[in-house]
Amino acid sequence: MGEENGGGLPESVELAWGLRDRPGKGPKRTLSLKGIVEAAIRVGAAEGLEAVSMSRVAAEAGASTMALYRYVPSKGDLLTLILDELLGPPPGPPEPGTGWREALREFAVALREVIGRHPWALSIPITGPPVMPNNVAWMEAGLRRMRGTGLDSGTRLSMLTLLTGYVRFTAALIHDLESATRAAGKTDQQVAVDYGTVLAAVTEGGDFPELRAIVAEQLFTRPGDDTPEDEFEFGLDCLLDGLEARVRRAGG
Amino acid sequence: MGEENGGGLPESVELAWGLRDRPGKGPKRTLSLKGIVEAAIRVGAAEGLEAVSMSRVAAEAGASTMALYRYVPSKGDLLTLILDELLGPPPGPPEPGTGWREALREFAVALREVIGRHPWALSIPITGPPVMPNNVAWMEAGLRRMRGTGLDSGTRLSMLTLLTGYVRFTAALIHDLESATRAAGKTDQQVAVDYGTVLAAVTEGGDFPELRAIVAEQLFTRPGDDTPEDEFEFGLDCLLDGLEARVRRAGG
DNA sequence: GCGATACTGCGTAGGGTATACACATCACCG
DNA sequence: CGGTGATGTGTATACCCTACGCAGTATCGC
Repeated sequence: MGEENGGGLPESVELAWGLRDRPGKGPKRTLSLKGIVEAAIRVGAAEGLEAVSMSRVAAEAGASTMALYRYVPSKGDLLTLILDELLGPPPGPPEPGTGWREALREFAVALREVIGRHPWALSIPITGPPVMPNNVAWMEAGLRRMRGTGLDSGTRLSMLTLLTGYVRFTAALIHDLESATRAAGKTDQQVAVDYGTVLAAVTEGGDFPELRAIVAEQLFTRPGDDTPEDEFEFGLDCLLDGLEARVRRAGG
Repeated sequence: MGEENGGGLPESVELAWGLRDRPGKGPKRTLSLKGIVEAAIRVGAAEGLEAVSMSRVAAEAGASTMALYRYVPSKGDLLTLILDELLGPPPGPPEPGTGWREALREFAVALREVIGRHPWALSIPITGPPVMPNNVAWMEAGLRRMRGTGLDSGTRLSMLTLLTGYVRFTAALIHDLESATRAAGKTDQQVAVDYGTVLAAVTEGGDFPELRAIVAEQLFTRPGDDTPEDEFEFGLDCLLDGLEARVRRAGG
């Protein structure tokens, strides 16, 4: 990854914020950072993150592999830039008069949608606290929606981390299961049924009575009226309930 | 990854559960699956997941690279086996008379500790629903601790997924930040201060008033009495509050 | 106007990865 | 005892990232 440079900021951060003085000395540049990131996103969207190699991206951008390194210090930095580009700007403020809970809920759902559009990017590793432009903007937006809670900054920051973390990991879980399903060439329904079968086989021994009961209940083999999105909403509401309890406790 | 075989179970699952008939035809085996997994864990613990390559593991186990493929269908399957080995058996039942909330809390903390002992393994991708032996045992233990809630199986399963997911993703977040800190050769304190500096620089423009206020509050530059573990506890209690609200609502 | 300079894109090369395949060897089964 | 199949190993393929050197080009200082 791009090391510290003189200015104190990591290289990819400066790139993302568009700092970085590029004096016009040599030949004109034929590519652009934005173009490269977009090419990388095209590759990722079409073939998944594992297909995002420097040579593949270079081909997509219409240049040689090594040309990319004139724009990006390393592949890791490119991935970080992809992440922020995909995130995009946060949603605008909620309707006036919206309570903090509903506002936060909207926020989480918006994030879920953004991630849902490019779930392949979820495997890009997080390398530090949020410093990229869009990421910072989302933080700001989230904090603003928590104004009505009356909580101090530290607690609000913790809550925001908790909420975005939840959205992220749930989306990752859903995506992992879906891609595993796709890789096995089955339908969701088929996977659920198979899971029930495996669990049934595995719980035969008499240990695992709880699981055995669930299998016997045919929770997996019945047609699934419980989609992953339902699971997401369940957890989200649960989390918001927890936040609400805290807010009420602090307010009293 | 190991494909389906005749029996219907993925290969790594059969391996983990110790099914798999190995008739004694050829030469005696010089290695063992357990030994290989343990060698891999030694490598991972010492040098991180990225160092866990087939050749490195083979060297650690005292064999050639290709010998491993006589025991494991692919690297992916080896990683899955590592994950379950590290998980180990779940904690025993709580003290008699313990309420469901405290029981679940203990459960989560136990999971956090197990993960905390080998955080490098968190980057191993999840490839499907939980079917490995220890994973299934943890599920069973978790479900049992929710007996007192009086909720139906589906809801309890959702809650368990939520809780274990939370522990996992929080641990991952903490570990990512810590390893980023270590990679940059700084202390936690230094990173926090630097983060404050970056945020200050970035929020200079007048957008981001919320963040600006936080920076001005010196939330980052003050000596950190708020450890990552505190953050973990915060989120955990928040989640349990949410669960409790649901249980109470269902009970009434 | 004219170097000097610095930046451009690119080709090569080196070291890393996973794993398919062929091969000699060994231990059991009939 | 011969056949057979499993074992461990070496080789080969096809990738990956990126350090380095090179030729060409656009600007700056004089």
